Amino acid sequence: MSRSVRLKDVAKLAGVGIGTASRVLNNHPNVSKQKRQMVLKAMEELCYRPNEIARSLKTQTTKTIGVILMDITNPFYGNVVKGIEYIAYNKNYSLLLADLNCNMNALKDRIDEFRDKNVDGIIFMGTSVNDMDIKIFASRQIPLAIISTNVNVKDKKLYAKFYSVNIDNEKAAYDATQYLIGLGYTKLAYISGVQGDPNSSIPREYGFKKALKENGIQNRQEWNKYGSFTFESGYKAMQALLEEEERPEIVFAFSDLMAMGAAKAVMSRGFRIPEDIALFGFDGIENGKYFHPSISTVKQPRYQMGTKGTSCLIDWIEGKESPTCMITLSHSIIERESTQSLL
Amino acid sequence: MSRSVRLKDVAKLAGVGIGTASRVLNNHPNVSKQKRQMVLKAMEELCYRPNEIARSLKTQTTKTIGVILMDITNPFYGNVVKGIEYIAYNKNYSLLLADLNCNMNALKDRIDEFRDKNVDGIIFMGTSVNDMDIKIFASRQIPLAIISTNVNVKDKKLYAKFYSVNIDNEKAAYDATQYLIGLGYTKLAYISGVQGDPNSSIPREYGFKKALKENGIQNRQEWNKYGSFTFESGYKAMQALLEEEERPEIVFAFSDLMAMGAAKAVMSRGFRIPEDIALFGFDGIENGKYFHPSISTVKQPRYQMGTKGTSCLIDWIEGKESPTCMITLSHSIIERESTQSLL
DNA sequence: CTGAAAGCGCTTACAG
DNA sequence: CTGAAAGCGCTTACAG
Repeated sequence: MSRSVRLKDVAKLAGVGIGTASRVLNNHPNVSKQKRQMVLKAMEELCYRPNEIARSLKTQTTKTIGVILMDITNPFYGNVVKGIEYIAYNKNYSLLLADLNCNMNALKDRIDEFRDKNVDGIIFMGTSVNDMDIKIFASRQIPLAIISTNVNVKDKKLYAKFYSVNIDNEKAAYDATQYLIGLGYTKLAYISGVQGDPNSSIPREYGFKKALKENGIQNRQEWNKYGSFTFESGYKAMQALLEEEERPEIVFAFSDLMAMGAAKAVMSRGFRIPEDIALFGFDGIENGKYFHPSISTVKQPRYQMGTKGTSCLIDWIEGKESPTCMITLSHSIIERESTQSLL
Repeated sequence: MSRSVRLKDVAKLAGVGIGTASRVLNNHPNVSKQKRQMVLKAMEELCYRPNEIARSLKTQTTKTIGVILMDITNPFYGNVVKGIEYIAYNKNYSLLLADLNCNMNALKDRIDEFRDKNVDGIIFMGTSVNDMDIKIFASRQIPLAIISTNVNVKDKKLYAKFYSVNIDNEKAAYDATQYLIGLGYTKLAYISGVQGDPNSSIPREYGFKKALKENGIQNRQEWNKYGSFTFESGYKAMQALLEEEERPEIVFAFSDLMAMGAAKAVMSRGFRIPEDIALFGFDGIENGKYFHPSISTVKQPRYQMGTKGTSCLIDWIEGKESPTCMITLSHSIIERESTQSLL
């Protein structure tokens, strides 16, 4: 095993002290032009690469960010991670990855794994966080950014401890519903997330109902169904919807996956989309584009959520910024085949 | 900033030397029961956690594996990464992640990033690797496992340098085609990957044609189309296919994404699936299950590819095993809605 | 079984 | 501007 070359070796070859070699490595100004040249030449000659582990031990910083997410398999995360990776790479940080596999109980352990490896910061993406979750993070004293996760934290003091990047869920649902009403739809149903969930479901339901009200349309309880954001749950909720006496003209599913499941239920019954029943989703994942008919939706800026959260986190790590909680990014409406204008 | 507790602190509290404290930390047998107890107690009292960076510097091992992949956004990878993560976590390794963003030119740089951080091993997932790619890896002297990537390496010597986990693409295409013929289909078309690509496309085309031949069915060149594994390319290839004088009964697309694109083209023309044209995919990603109609396919054991590759790699790292190139995992046929029995 | 010491490969005051 | 030295937090021969 060829022992790798150390700073000591380049110093010797360059005929300087190891401190000087270190200084040129770190671009310190206080090195004479001449010695700098010699060291640089020696480094090249020896193909020197600094040992980041040794550096980390000394500087107490690893240039590494830990990413913890609920389920790497969820298509929602792909683009977010891509955004994270883009910024991290460009700012010379590496990414450590932990998949919770939908089990929040593993959180503590993964945070500790990251802390033991001295990550400079952590990015968390889950469904929601409460006071206790934040306290677990806070006790580790590592800068934290939370992306696309509902923050349900009561203790105001905790809000100084982390960044949070999200869209305005209520406004997104409101805007989407306004858009649908603008298309001419008057009989609107929704398929929400888990019933009573104060984090994800409620704000979107609220936005939906607000838009209805403003347009003088009465919300019909029998058209308010619940799923769990999955394809299957959308399928089932739509089946239930189709059992109702009257059919809505359009169903707003609070995730694209549910919208696709709902679409399948609709088509399996022989109905056409959007002619018989129209469908609208939430998230803007690729899957909806690749469906037939492609699913109109309100898009979360996933890539941008990743970039924004990561650059804020890194600025914090590097002392350029401290957490200004709650960064809200803007959503957008995407028209595709599952809706049409009735006007 | 509360300075974290070091081994020195627990040694002092326990009234032992730091070496002894280290020994109980590492479960060395040569420690008296009594001192072991005291150290353990001190550790608990101080909530001691070893600094992995310091350990790494001394032991020259980091208990981390670097994962390099082409595009984290590709739904194919989710389950593979999940498998990797599962094994890594259980064997106490962390995962460093690098997304090439479809650009092999970044490979060198990402390998070096990982090497500088002293990863113990690297897992690579791309489309194909050649001699040069392997040489880049080999020159870094880090154990390497390649998953779901076609190996097109001529220099036999290089084969001792890495693990490779894959399915038998030719056999998978062959088995799938046999299955389709068994269903009663006699007019079969395919949409392959990039034409002439010796890695991905050729073996599947070969398997397809072999099955046809064995059943006395003539392959029709005009029904051999090419895409690039994406949804859009499948859509286009299917459009071309529909321009042909005669329509095939079934189209075997060499990726689920292409099968879905093809399905969209079929349905947009008003044809029914599978009644007018049946469709068969490749990969077994979730998207195909969530399509309407759901796409029959030949499934790659993605999760298992991740677990197998990772456990082999770790065994190699820990000296329990050396690379026996080419591990072949078995595929399976999944019947869904886009095909039917004609018999 | 045990402690003192050397060393992993760096960085950074410190004294010149 | 520069080199020698101390130290980051561990592990591991070494001598007892």
